[in-house]
Amino acid sequence: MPSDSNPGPPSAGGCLYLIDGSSQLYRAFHAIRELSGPDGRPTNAVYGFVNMLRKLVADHAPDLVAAAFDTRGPTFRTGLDAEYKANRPSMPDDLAAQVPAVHEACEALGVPILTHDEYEADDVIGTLAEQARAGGYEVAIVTGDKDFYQLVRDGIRVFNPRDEGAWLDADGVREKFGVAPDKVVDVLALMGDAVDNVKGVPGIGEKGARELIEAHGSLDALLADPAQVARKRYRTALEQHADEARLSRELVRIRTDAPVAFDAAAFRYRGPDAGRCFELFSALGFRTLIPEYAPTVDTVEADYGIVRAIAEIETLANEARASGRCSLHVLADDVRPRAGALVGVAISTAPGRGHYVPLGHAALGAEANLDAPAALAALRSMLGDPAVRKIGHDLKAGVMVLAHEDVPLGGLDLDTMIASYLLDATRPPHRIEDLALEHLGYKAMAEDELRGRGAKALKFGDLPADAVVRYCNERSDLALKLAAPLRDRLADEALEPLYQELELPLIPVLASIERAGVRVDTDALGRMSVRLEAELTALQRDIHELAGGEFNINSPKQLSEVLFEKLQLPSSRRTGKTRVASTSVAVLEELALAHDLPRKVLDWRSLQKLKGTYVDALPQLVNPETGRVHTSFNQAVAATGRLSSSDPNLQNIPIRTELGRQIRGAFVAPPGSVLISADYSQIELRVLAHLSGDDSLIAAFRRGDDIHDQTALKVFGPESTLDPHELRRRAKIINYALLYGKTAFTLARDIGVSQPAAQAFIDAYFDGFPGVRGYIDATIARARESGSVSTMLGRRRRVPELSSRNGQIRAAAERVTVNLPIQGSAADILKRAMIDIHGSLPAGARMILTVHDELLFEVPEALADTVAALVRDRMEHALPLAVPLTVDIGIGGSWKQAKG
DNA sequence: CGTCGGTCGTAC
DNA sequence: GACGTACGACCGACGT
Repeated sequence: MPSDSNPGPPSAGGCLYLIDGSSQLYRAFHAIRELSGPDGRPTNAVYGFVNMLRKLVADHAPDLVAAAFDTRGPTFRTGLDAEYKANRPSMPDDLAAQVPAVHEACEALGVPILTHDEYEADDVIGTLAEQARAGGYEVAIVTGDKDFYQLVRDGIRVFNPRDEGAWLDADGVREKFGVAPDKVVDVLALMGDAVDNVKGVPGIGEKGARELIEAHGSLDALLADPAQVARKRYRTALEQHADEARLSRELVRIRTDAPVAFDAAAFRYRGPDAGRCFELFSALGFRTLIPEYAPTVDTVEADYGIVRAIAEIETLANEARASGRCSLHVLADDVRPRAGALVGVAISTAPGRGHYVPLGHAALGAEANLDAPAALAALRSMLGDPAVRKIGHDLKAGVMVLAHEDVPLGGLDLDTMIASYLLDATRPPHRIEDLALEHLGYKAMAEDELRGRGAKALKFGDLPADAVVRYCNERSDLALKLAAPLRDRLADEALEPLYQELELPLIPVLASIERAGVRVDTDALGRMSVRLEAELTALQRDIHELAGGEFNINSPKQLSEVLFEKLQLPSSRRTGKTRVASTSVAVLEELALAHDLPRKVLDWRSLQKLKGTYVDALPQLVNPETGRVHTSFNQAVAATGRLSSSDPNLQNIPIRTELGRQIRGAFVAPPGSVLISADYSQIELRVLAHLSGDDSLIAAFRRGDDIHDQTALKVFGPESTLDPHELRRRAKIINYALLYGKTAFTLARDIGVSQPAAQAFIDAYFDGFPGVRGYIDATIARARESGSVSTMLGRRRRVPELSSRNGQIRAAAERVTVNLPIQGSAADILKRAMIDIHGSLPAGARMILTVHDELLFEVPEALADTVAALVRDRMEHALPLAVPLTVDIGIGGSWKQAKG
């Protein structure tokens, strides 16, 4: 909203917004990072332009609106001066490719577009602005271009969408540009415009031009009597270049007599054409915008109801049995493992239908909760029946909530969340409402819509029942409706085996792990917390003393002030986005050589991190019912096919420092049981050996050589005089550097050698393992060709950025491409092993964690050796590779001991 | 007062 | 600018 100090948007009578389309197009193109649509074409300019338009019409509610665009080719100005715009680089290909879509978007959003073959957009705008003003309209010219200042007068203002509130009337132009609107042309004529190749008067720039016009009134006055100019340089320039000045003035003057006619009816803003927007934005992949324009399907057709009696459940279950399949949505107020809080279950036995079984509502109006034990008993055999195939979105969540009620869910068939993940892993979250929109053109009720967001979110059980019934039935129904198209697409893309044989059977395994949980010794963590608190207090005191005052050590901003301003230590790097002086480990390590404070900050940070993230956090996450920590595994997040863990994340429990290992010591087995840790040894390097087929790498693994020693030999030669341990350490870094596409720059920093030396190591590595070089090149080439890259089991990731013209984006895509088959195939292997082991574990033994290349089991002591042998066998033979897979196994009372 | 982007740090 | 994949704590700017 405009403040008192500016004139604000025109509001009297009708207001006309004339958008300078061409300048806004360029701005959008440069302001938005490279984006690409589903088909790989660039979309950033369209996206930026669309957002600008949407904001404009939303904020200003124009009565009339239009956007003018330049066309290619000569205009009348080229007739005045053949050199006009001659130097201008032609529009970048990536932008030119987007122009048709921008025009289409403009019209779809209800903004008519204007072009003219002989006049530029400026002239079209100028002419229409004058005509509209004469017709009594208030005119706003939407542009970032100062050339338009010349058009400003009563009833015509300039508005720059970049700085909201910047409405310029004549006073505004005077303030901003230094002269009144009617003198703008004269100033521009003097200063010229390098981009458009308007010569102006050489030697006179923006400042000089403004001063001259201010002092002498006008260009004509100056040219009529140049002798009056005091500064000799300007005087002679004016004398010699009077004709250029006059020509420039004609070039920069925006015409108000172009052959166009203002047509109020045609410009009347009637809002967007939702269908056109939906189609266009879907094609462009503008996911955040699509929902707003999605067609809403007539919901009267849906047959959604609430189940009122146990007898109806029997009928429902029989229908499901008869059709051999059903979809379901299990509604719970807390989806965390072991939380319970079942609110209701919706079941769909045919598309368009939904039957909601209410179980845990606080108030249900005229209806009543069904007796939960009786209702669940009635559902039990059907839900557990493997012959009734179950369809749902995030089936694991349903499995978990039902398992808490002691109801098994059998016959898992199609999980629409996982199917969506396999089809395109790079774009979580895989929400059912997004899938409904994409595949069914249906706008579903979102969870946020129903419950509110964040802290204000209400519990399902406390909401009005009819809304919840509708929401839950809809989710169940949508899963059923989505099953067919998703199944088809999985089959089309050859992802069916990966789904059926890996991801689907993994669901119950993950549910089982989550339900099992891990025992945590909260007393031990409590003692650590007290100890750490004391150490932190002492460190904080030292740090504040060294800094000569108190400050928040956790604040990078305050810390950098202390280090680089107060103590005047040299700042070496800045952070990426905000350009703040970096206080990262690398920087502090370096500063630690010169001052005591940085070292103490490092220690403080490390302690603070471990205490805050693990020592103090873990006990709070212990489930009071089980006395254990139950993490959630997400099967549809990581783009490589890995699992992720959250609430708490048990996949980043420290191990490198002694303190970190102590935290692992707090993960314990109950009395009478032990923990068994089973780690794949160098699984990613073995996968690399297999995929690349490199002879020396394969031979080394087959001989059982230490692979890092072998790499050291290849890279540093047999005669290196360095300590063998140091050689191995460096070789290890080099080995892993390869997997992540590390550059010589970072490798040099990590192993403490010069950049050329690091490059020499990389070259030596590829000379020593030529198959690896060939594999990497071939993988990138193939991925560029096909647009995607895959793992051993056919998991695919799209990498359209491999064709980016931006070198940095392309290089990043290449690293992703190299990494995916390695990290992803390792994930495939571990998942395979988990499924195999889960089916064979003896009673009493349970799998309790998975950490990318490690599995953790809790096993009665008597079974330890049996289970260890079983686990080793299944892990080592999960998938056949060209090299052996080896597993390190440890057994102990705690995770720390088992890894020892 | 809550949300969100940025930075940092832990794991494999 | 420079190492792939995650999750999460904390700060501080910003908006309600």
